[in-house]
Amino acid sequence: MAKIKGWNPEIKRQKILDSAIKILNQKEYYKCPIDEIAKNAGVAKGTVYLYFKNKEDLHLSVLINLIDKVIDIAENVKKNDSPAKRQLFLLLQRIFNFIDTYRHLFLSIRQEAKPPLKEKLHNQFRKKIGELIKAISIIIEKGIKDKELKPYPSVAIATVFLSLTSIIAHQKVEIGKHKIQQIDISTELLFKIFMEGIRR
Amino acid sequence: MAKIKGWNPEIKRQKILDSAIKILNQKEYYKCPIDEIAKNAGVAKGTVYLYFKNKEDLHLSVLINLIDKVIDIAENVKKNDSPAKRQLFLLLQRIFNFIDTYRHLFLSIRQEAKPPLKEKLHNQFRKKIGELIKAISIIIEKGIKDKELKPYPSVAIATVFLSLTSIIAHQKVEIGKHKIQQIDISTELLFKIFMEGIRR
Amino acid sequence: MAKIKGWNPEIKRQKILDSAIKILNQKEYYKCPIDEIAKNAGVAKGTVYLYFKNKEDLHLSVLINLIDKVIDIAENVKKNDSPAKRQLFLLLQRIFNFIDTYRHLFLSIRQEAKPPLKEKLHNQFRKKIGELIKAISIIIEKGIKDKELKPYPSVAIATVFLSLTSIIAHQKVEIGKHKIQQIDISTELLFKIFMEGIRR
Amino acid sequence: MAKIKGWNPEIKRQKILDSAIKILNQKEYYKCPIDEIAKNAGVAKGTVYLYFKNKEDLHLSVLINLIDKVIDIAENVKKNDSPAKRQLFLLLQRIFNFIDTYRHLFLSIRQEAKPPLKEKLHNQFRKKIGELIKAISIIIEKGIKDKELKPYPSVAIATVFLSLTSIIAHQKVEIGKHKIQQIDISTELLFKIFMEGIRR
DNA sequence: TATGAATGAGTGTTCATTCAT
DNA sequence: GATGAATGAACACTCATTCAT
Repeated sequence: MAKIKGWNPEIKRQKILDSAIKILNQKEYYKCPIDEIAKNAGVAKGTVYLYFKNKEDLHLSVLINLIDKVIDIAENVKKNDSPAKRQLFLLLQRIFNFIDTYRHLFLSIRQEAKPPLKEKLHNQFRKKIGELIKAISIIIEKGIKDKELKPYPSVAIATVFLSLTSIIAHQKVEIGKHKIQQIDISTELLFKIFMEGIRR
Repeated sequence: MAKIKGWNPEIKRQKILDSAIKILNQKEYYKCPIDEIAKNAGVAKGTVYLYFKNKEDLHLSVLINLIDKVIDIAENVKKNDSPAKRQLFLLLQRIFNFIDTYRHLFLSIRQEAKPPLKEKLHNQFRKKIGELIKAISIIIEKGIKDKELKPYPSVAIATVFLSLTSIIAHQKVEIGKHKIQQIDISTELLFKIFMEGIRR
Repeated sequence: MAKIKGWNPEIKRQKILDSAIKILNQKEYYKCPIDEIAKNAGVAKGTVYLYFKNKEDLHLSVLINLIDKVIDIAENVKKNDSPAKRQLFLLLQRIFNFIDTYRHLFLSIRQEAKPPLKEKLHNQFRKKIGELIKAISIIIEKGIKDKELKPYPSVAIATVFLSLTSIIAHQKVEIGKHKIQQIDISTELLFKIFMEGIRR
Repeated sequence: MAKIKGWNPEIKRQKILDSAIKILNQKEYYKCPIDEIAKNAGVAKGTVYLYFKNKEDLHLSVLINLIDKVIDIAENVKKNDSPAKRQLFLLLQRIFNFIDTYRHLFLSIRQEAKPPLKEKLHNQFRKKIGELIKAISIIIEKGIKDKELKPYPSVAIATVFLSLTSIIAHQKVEIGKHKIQQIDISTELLFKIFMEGIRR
């Protein structure tokens, strides 16, 4: 506390987090040494371990941080009082843009973690994802109530909706980026399918 | 030492490939030492390098192998002469089942996104994905021709369709497996949305 | 901030020393971070460095502190005016009990054997051991003078005597604790051998 | 098997073991990086891990190796058909000389090991120590049978006997080596005390 | 005097890859 | 072609020590 006037652990923690976001978004988890993340944050390797229990913790914290931002997006869209359909379109667009920026990171959601942390960290992560899906499903419920949308289970629909965003992320990576052929899956088309389906 | 009559490099290659499929489907790429894959295939570590350039090559070969099987599924469904809509439903179901079996492997496709990938290997992979999308888009084109489906760009629709299958794979792992709440996204619901949309 | 009246550096030093004794007696030197010792003493890590030059210094100070206590035991026994033989038995028993309590710490004395030890620190340690041996040898000299004991060189006998106590410490840890077989080397047997030998 | 004509895993294992004996005898366990042991053995770090599970395993293997040599000494003395007393004196002398050479190593018997190995490795170690004590106690039993020695429990006496040897080792390190005063505890004196005691 | 954030050298261990046989 | 011993780069993590406050 006495260390630096105005020293704030949250600021340094965020600095490391930001560095981790940047580095982990450039390449695979296993190609991102803690040391590189630390250097990029302008701190020593050991400092990272003052703020994060281990690499796994840092990784999950990064993901939680990102999802928080997506939740913010959803909350903002919810405030807007357009009809649900319009809100969902805005949400799709905004999440898409966001995910597009952090594509690698969103793809890096790994399944493994060292046993002792696995549970605690992963629980936090799952909880965050749950929060996000909840936020989306509230919009959908409104749409159902207003007879805009079919009365499907809102959480399921929210989950599909959320997946649509990552469809785009995947496409971009697997195909778009490598130029086989620029498959044109615009937000508009995707949304149209989501709303009206492809059946004539 | 004396070559066995009928010895076939393809058989040994496939044996290694099968072993790799098994092992890589159990855990992350970075947790699967070549040695384990070799042992499981009943060959020595060095032997793997006679059939595959390196671990990355083996991994991509495994993925290509899998996608080949999905292409087979698509080709089989195509032969069936039901209407496109029915074919797509069958395809969704079958691919889903397939992906479900090789979930870990399909999730590892995301790993491929890393930039410094050897071009040659990756080209093959992209080509395979292209083949698969082509196969699916042929079904869709038929549906459009038969006025079953809206005249959207068939390749784009095929891509969305393909992504739907992996939605399920992801859901299962990230949410289902960890028991937050069994979100029920049945093939039926997903297909219904794909066909009719969620708008009332 | 304002100095507490009666504040005494010796008290804080001893607090740290006591904490170090406790922690270092629980596990190996290399498994005892300074931080843990500091926390346990209720001070900050940096404070330890105000009272001790470094970890090695702290360790040696702990050992010297312990040997001081053993010297106290010897001095106390000396005051008792039983015959030398009786005194030696009492001493064996009491030192044994003491060592038994601080077994881990006494085993860590061996670590000191490493050559590059700072001379100053080590000199103090050796001096302390010398003091202890001196105290014991005085008892032995008395025994020799009183014709209770054979006229062997008293310092040598004192050294052997001291070693007998650590025999027990080692036995307990290496064998007793791991339950091979409870080898029964009672203080009594050991003392009998020391006095009478094993020859019939 | 096909690797090098006459390739023998035991030879290389022993080479590493010999190097470890040398290095671990120079300084503390924690100051002996695997890398240094490997380099000294003329192999790469990784090679050590082909022959030993981990550092702990290597360390205990070294200790077992040494104790084996002490057992050999004991077995050899046993073959000699002098009376037990003479045999014990020879044994004391020879073990002393041996321990003197590997003083540091004998002092390095550590109490800790990583949990999973702890049991297996330590069991082996304890078994070895047990073997050694058994070998010594056979000599003692013979002495008891021949009425040379008092009928004390042979295993306990063997344990005390074994400890006598390390007394010498400790003396040398703690006092002799650092020249406070050369305390002269000759093998002869020690043996005399062991046989006849110090009581007049 | 006291603090505790920051440092970064140090090390055990893994594993893809090579190559002599 | 097949083997598997050998290699050594790479990396996560620890912890004694320093120093600005």
